[in-house]
Amino acid sequence: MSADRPLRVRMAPSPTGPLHIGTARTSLYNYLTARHDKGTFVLRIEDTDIARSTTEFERDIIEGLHWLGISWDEGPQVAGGDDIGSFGPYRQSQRLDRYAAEAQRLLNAGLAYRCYCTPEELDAVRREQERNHEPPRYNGRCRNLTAEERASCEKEGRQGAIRFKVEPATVRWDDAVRRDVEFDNALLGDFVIVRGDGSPLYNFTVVVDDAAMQISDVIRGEDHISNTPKQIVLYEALGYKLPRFAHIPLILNPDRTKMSKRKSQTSMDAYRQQGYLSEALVNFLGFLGWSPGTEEEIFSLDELSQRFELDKVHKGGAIFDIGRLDHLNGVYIRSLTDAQLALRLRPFLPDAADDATVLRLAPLVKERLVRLGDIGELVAFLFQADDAVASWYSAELLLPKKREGSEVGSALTVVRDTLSSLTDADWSADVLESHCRAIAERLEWKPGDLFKPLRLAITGRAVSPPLFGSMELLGRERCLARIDDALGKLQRVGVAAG
RNA sequence: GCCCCCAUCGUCUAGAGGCCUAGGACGCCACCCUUUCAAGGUGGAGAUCAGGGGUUCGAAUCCCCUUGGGGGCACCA
Repeated sequence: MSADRPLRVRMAPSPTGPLHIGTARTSLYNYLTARHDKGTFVLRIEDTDIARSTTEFERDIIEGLHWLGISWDEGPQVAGGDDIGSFGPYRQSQRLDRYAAEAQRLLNAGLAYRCYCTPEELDAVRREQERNHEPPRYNGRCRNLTAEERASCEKEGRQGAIRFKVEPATVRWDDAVRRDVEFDNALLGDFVIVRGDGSPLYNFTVVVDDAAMQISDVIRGEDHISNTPKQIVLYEALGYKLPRFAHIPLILNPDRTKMSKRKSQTSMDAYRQQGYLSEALVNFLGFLGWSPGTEEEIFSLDELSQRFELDKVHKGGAIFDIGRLDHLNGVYIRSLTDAQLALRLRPFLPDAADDATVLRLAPLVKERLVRLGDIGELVAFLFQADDAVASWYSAELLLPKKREGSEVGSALTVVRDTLSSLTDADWSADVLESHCRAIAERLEWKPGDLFKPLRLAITGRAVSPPLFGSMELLGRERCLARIDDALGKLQRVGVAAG
């Protein structure tokens, strides 16, 4: 934070794609910094690239951030909606007149000039430089055109882009993460700030807007570090006060390259749809590149806000380790009450599941879920027809090791007959378990040997939520029917004694 | 090709000259618990702190070089 002015940070996503994990993390760091130091968090939509920007993407970004629990004090609150805050508008497409005015100011001051070079000409220069092992930069051909030359270019119909005059000097800044960074801007060359068609470019608009919105701290990804010298030079030319910069490390693919759609799942919404909890994502993202310096590792958004400090952010990039996210997600799922879990599970369950059932389901699956979306497979047996469930396993699977089909058949028959004498009111996990254990004991079977075929009959799978709780949920009628199905299966294959 | 940045277990990290024969967590292995699977408990393997030079009584921690990796070099953002 700059001690001499109020802390104002900003996130400036461009709506050219769905909310990216990296954008979410940078937003989080900005949000945490603002909350930690009682500052203001601004959201600005950088939609100057009209060809690729859409309101659908803007909506995805805004909703995704809200879902994570990240809120902003100024900016659009809903896609396409009105802005909140007194430094607006907060969409760059609505600020074009300001950029034009500032560009004109630079032109008038002789700090920028029109350049009439064509893309082909620029390309040729660049290739030439590469051949000579020189840094690629604009050669300044249009920098000192005479009035006549200028007029003749315009007469030819050439559209003039506006270039900023870069004077050779060493630029340096004290980065909150990287400390002292310096750069020789003789390597820069005069860069374009406004296209030939009059539309402004990123490096120019960020500076104009960050200054106009009185941003005190620019916190962004390390991939922007080489834009910083250009921006600093613009700040100075325009007479703006410099913000403090903080370049945070990138999130990496497993191969240590910048996280990308090709190699990783990068859209936030995809994680949400798989059933990752926002709490887990926030905790996970917070620790990718930062740690409190202690051995604590479970932090809520509020706790992160209290503890987060920019100076503790690492310099090196961090791999997005999905295994770690999975672990954290499990931790957060287990920390939920049954009612909370039921509520979150709702969207992942079929409509046939009534609220009471979902609530009773919660404790059965809580310790077994990595993602909420895993619920489907776990409890499919509850929502599928009996014959469908029976089709999931073969008769052979019903046999525990060293048990004949005939034995299993008669054991299941005993179970069936015993349980059928129970009333619906008695049909509870505890009662069922004690009956089944008694049967196993009478038969002199290991309980597990009896539970295995029973589990298969009831759930259709060898792995399931706890057997008796599952039976309680399924209900007397359907349980008995499924045991009958299993018995029938044994008989049909001829492994049952009849 | 040019510029910039980074570097502790496979991964996320603790570590800001002596507390480090490098700690925690995830993952992995074993055992315990146990009706399956999980969850939980206990223990274990796993990093000569990228390598090499310095500085220092003493370096994972400071300096230099090398190597490796990454990011950026647009009339994209």
